[in-house]
Amino acid sequence: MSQQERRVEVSEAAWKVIVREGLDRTSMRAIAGELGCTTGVVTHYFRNKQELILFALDQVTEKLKQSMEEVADRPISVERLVEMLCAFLPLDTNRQEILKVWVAFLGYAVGRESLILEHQTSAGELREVIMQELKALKSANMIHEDIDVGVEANVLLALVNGIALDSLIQKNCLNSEQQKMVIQRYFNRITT
Amino acid sequence: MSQQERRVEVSEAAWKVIVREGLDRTSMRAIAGELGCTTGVVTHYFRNKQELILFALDQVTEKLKQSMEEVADRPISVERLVEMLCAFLPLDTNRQEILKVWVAFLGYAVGRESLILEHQTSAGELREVIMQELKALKSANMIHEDIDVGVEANVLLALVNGIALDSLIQKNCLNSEQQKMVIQRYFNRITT
DNA sequence: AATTTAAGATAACAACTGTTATGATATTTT
DNA sequence: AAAATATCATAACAGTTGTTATCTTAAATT
Repeated sequence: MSQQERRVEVSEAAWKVIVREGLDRTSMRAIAGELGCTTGVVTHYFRNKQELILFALDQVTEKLKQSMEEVADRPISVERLVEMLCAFLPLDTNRQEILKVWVAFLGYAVGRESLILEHQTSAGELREVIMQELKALKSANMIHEDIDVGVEANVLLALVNGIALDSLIQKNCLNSEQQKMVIQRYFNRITT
Repeated sequence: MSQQERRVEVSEAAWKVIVREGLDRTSMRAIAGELGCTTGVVTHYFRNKQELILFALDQVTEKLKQSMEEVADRPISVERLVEMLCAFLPLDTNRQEILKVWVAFLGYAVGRESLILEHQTSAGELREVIMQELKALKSANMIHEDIDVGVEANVLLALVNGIALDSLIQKNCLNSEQQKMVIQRYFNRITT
């Protein structure tokens, strides 16, 4: 097993502790315990906790980008963009875990300017992907030509993030079908 | 100064520390320092830290409900509902602070089932207010009669929450006018 | 085969945490 | 005025934290 793979294993152990116990209770010892090892492993693969935290946060963005690009082979269409956006929705336990870890890191970033910048960087990358998709749809005359792809990318991401949060904080939250329907429905306004 | 007012003062000091340093660094001593007092004050007005945290979290919901009900004297209309929803948007520094504290608590709730329930309770109350408004608009034939007020309430809250988050995590986020425009625009689909 | 490096365990460190008890004033109640 | 209570300061407590150094053993390199 390579060193990078082992780092991912440590990071995944950290994820489990975060989801189960909360980020502020995710200590080096708790992560090591989740791995079935001692803190010697954690300190060997990460210079310090901040580096581990940053790595685990980057893993969130990586997984999201990976989920989004799984539909890259499909032809350009509104349906493809809808499916890309659905990568952010908590439609299965895997994406529910990603969501929880992401929210934990988001709250953790409040009061930490460097972490806020980290979020802005990764969020900006995701925005770029959505913008590219919107531009392609516009070139293919599949959406109205007077649409501001920058603004719409923000709105689409806001919508999926909001729907994802809804599943955490609302007792009567939208079910999977309703979540997808809301995204689908959004395009009725901008499709030709 | 009443005991309740003093508790609010302690809670406000906690808010400032949360925004400036992060929730996990908001210790009893840091709150006392922000107040210019010692921990004796904090422990005198709150049995323990959990009680203080819960109180500070309730203050978030209280401020949001208060902002929403500031437009209660206006006649029922789509514009009134739009203004109520804008209470969630970070349009001024006051609401930006509320947003940050809310996000901090949200992340803190991951891995703490009781705090998740607390969020769900308050989010449910806000949902009820939106639903009441939608029902009234429906009775007045100002929005289409075939829309599901329950679902639409979730979508509207998801949208405003998503837009609020956008202001935190996007470098190229929507400006104030664009934020309001997006909410306004949403009603084009459901108004008669 | 000898040497070097990687992997991981163990333990100790100072700093920080929430909690609690106690003491000192000030305010209120009787 | 006396007693009681509220307010706040101070200090000590045990537990937890990240970090660091040292040790052992396994793997890789020479």
